[in-house]
Amino acid sequence: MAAEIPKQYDPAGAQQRWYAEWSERGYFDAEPNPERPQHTIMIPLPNVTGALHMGHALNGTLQDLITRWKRMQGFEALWMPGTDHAGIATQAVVERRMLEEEGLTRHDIGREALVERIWKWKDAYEQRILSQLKLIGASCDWRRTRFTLDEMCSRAVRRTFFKLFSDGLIYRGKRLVNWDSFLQTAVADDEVFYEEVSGGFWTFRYPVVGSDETIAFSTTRPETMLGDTAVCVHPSDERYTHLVGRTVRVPLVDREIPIIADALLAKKEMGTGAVKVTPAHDPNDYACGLRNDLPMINILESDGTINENGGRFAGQDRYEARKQVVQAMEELGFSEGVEERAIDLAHSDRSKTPIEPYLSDQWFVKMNDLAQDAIDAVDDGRVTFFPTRYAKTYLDWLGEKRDWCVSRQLWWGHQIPIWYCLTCERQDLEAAFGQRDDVCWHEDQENGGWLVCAETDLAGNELGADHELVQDEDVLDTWFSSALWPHSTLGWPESTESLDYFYPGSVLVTSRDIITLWVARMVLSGLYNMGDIPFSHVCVHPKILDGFGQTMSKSKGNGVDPMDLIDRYGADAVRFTIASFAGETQDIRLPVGYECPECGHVTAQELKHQKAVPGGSEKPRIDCGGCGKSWQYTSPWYDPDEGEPVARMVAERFEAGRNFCNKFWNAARFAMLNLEGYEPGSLPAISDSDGLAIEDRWILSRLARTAAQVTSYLDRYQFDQATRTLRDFTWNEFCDWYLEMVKPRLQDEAADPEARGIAQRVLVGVLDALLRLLAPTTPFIAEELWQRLAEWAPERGLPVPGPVAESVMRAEWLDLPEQWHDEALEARFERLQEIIVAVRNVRSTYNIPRSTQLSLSVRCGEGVVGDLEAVAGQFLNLSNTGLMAVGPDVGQPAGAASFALGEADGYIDLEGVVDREAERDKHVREREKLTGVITGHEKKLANENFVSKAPAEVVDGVRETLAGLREQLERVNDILEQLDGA
RNA sequence: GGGCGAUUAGCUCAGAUGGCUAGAGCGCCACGUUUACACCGUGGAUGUCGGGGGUUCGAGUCCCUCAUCGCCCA
Repeated sequence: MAAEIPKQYDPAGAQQRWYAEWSERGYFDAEPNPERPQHTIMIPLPNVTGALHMGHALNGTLQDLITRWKRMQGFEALWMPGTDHAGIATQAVVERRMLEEEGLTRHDIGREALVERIWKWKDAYEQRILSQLKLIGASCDWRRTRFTLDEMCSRAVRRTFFKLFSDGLIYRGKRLVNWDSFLQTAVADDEVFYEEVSGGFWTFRYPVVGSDETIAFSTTRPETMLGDTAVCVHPSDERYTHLVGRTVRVPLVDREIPIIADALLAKKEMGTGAVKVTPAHDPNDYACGLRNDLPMINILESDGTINENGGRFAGQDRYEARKQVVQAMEELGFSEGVEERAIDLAHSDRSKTPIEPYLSDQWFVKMNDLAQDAIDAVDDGRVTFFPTRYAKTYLDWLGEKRDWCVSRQLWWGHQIPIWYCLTCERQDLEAAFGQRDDVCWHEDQENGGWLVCAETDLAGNELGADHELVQDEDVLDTWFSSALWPHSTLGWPESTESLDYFYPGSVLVTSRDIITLWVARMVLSGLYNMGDIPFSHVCVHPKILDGFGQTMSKSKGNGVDPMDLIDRYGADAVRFTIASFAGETQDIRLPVGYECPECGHVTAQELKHQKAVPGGSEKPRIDCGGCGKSWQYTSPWYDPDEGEPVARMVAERFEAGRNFCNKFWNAARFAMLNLEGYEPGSLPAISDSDGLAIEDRWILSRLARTAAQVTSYLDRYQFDQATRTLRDFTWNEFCDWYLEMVKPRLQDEAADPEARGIAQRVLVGVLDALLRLLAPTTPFIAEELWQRLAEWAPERGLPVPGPVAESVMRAEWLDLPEQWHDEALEARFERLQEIIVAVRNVRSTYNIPRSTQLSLSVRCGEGVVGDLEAVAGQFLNLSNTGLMAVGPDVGQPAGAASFALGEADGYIDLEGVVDREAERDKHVREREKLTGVITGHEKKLANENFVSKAPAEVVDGVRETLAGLREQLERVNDILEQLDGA
């Protein structure tokens, strides 16, 4: 006897029980196995900056869904987990916190101490992130968990850098970077945001040398005049033609610079038409400087103060210098005034301070050939994007083939494995390293001396006491190590069994914003290191937005912790809901609210709730829209005070998933309450109408169709369609119709035991099938029910029952015979459904309680009579209606409510109750509607062009529909006639 | 400035390759505790498919254009 089955599904219990069980039994582990095909997913490594939000939950859910599904299909499916050190992001978080809490900067504590602190941070968040993934149900092979700075990944980084360096694909050069002078580091383009600030637009003049003329230009950053190396005009600007080729004197630094013509930089209609050129401090000027071979003068120290090139302004902060420069120019009479202006200024996302374009030494990877190989891989279809349009993003970006700047002025990361030696000669290097194949060197063309690259750290004294080797201080761009993720995690550069078996991977699941940053780089480094693509599919899923349409991000404070929602709705519900959102076009808007801990009222989140941070010792509070009391609430910024009641975050949209799980739970519960005496056994052939009831044949047909559809949707990564299909089948077909129809055979005292046996087998078979279909999406409830069902039905399955798998994770994916899908039968069944709905409609219209039995007569063609008589019992069962008469000659009783369907019309005797006028109105409206549609169809068929040009099957289809509509209209007319006559 | 996407019922979204009498969930209205489920059942209402052109026998679906919103790249 099975244990009591509760009326509601308890997600927390199932989650805890089954996750531990699966894990202990090693179901998540993947090992090279020549007997099976392999399926590999590499997690888009979350960075250890902070906890996961719903975006990650979506990403993880989809990967888990695919992995579980592939496992059931017989693949050796590996889902490789791990985290990313996320260089600047993590360092910045730790630095900011240190400054806020202790007033310390990284320079106060030094490199080693800072890195140690960051490792601690990493340990804490890695732990948190991995446990979040586990709570979602992620079936990763946790034994293989990697971190981009761990030993295995670091080896791959070293080998790759070394390889690139020896192949001549790495070089050092000057480059204008986005300089964060607060954090004193370069930040990447995508770490820069623009914000309007109020500023000035000054106009100044420079005196032309050897003449009385001056030339006027405008600027928003006067201090950069200290670094000007030219004044530029448009070549066709006649105002200045005579000046091109002459020079001006920069007053404050007394430098003579040329007036040049450059059509790309100067615009005649802008301002005075002339612009100053500061190649070292402006991206456009920099490009102009390169084109015109201008000197590049850096005027800034790394902390944002003016350096010695600024003459008497040296040592001043850039903003102070701006004031002083303006004043000095005014005093010299070279100022034309200033205009107030809003300026769209670049800010560092890390420190929120303004960015300075800054010229510095950086390391680059030459992209030409690498990028081309990655382009080819997509062009020739070795790598495919789903949806396909994202290939364009990838190709466009790679097509620019811009060299990849891989150095970062940080302390957290893979230190660049380059050692400088300024004093040695080639022969010194050869003597020291000539025998080693893990060291190579090039001459430093730009700065003199030698660049030595080593795969393993050098001590620095290899060249003896005379020559010091000093390692570059910078670290590598985070993306350099994550680009190697698909092969570094499997052991490359070692040649391991895992690498051999699991590489190349199958699909990368990610969102569109890192197609260029990461996807493209994985492809090119996979091709470079492995000679093969890292994955053949790229599945790009939507982004999760908050209720205001903003993308969810750690820095905005609008992140929703999936744990809160899992707590509230259960992991299965969250997974199911989130998968049902994952379509091809639409981003996912997720409005949230805060639930009052006292009255339960949900107050919608507003922007101010996202932004609020504790002021002093007070935590922000929210006013409940229901009872008006105020509460602390969940926030990604801080934890509420201990013991304080908290308004927790809820998101109504997840109720859909929760309700679905509960519905399914209860369907299974119903089955189990009716399995007394279940015996496994083969079913009569599905085409056998004697052995199987019509509802059995119908549900099996629908099941076969559903399974095939779900499989094909998953094949195309259309998770929304797949879950929709599953929901519709489960709820609208299995629960609403099949379970209702099978009840008499299961529950009636008088039921035929043999019929009951067959009903049980079909019921168990379909339920078993549904458990398999749902297992990848809602694994916990599927397992819970799988195990409970096994107590009743240890042998089951379709088409032939067998001993049940020890876990739904070990069950086979559903693959039913195509012949089970019987369209004709489904059409007949639909007719039955329509009649039942029509009867219920009558009952509802006249407000007749269910307990009152109705009498139905149906007028229909001979072909339908048999079907209806066969299911007469179902009319009684589903609508408490007796089928009194059926056939072509059935007449309409006098006081009847009636309905007209395509192939049948029905009359329900309601003498004394029926409202003739209402009946009339209903049918007149029906007639009008039908007439309209019929006219439309007739017009179509009357159109010569349509008949001759449209495909025959379409034309036939219209003819058929029209015939049906006319028949239906006729019936409506009959009914009206009789109503009028009566 | 270039690219990509969105605009369909009150809300959130489906509607491969044009054939539709335009659907779902939530919400709404009415009824209902029938021993799977009130996280439920039954029935019902709700749309000039952003505007304007075009292609086509036929356009929510394809093309052009305008508007609004979002993202990516410069």
